[in-house]
Amino acid sequence: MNDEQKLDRIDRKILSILQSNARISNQQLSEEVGLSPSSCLKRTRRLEDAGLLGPYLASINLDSLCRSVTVLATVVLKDHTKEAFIAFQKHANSIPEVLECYMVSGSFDFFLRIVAADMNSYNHINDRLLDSDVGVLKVSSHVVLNQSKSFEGFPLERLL
Amino acid sequence: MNDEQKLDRIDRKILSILQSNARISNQQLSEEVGLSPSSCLKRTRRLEDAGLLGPYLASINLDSLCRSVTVLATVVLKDHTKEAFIAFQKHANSIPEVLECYMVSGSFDFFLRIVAADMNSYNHINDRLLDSDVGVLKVSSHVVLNQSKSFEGFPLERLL
DNA sequence: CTTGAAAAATTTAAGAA
DNA sequence: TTCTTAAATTTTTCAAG
Repeated sequence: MNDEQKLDRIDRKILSILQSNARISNQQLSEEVGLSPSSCLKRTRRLEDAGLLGPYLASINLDSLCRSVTVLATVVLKDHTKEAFIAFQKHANSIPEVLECYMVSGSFDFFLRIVAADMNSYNHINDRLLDSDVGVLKVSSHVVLNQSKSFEGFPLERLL
Repeated sequence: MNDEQKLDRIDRKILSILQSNARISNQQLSEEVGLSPSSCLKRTRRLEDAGLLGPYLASINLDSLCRSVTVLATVVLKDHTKEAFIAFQKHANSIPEVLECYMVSGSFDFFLRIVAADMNSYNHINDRLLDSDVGVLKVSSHVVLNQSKSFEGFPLERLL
């Protein structure tokens, strides 16, 4: 079933390049990794089929498009049972404005990244997170004033 | 200089589609938004040139590629001067494993998302963040146990 | 696993509306 | 701004090494 861990230097290079330039043509990609276009394409497809690569996302400059409020929220649950964790995740994930949901160790149970049209809108989301049946003890909201570094891919050279 | 705010329904649709499917062909994109391929391409280029669209990123399944540790860290600075904030951001941004850096209001000054090969590696990064000349009072590290929702684009229909 | 060539499809620029 | 047309480029397949 599991045919992974066959990543050679070229596969890594493909992943690394596509990570930050997903619209590169296969032809140019093949040049940069030193393969023929057809071989390169085959490798890319294999990586995709193995679930290692994709989906492909376009970044958009939200601030230039519209006003919005980004909030990073820490969440503590009342009960630390498996069921409580699952129930909260399901609820949080169902809210479109919740962009990311991390379960963490330490003094909080979850970190959420939330984007809303304005503070009033965020308030509604905050209320939903505190709905009685979700088991939330506390939500601390931290409004983002400034983002000095945005995600642009993992540092594979440090990780692989 | 500034020729924005001319986004019509079609521009929004283009942004919305590309956000979650950056490798769609221009031909298919044009069908979905109801334009000819050339008109559609022209709009996409205009959005790119206006800085509203791009770069294009490929997601990769890091967990399937290798073991790694993701940590969400909250940071409090010693001094809350403008210079101190700038100095810290510059330092944090220079660390490849720091994927994102948010300046926030509330009980913390910054949130960082950090990915490291292992705990030992994270320790080094933590040490660097605490370097005496950076002005950090406290770093609280929260190891990610589980990510139940990953970023897949902004909910434009809620924001625009 | 690779190459290289051919066929299919797409991108892109130019001209007309 | 849009579309149509046509050329240039790219993707994709496939036979062969």
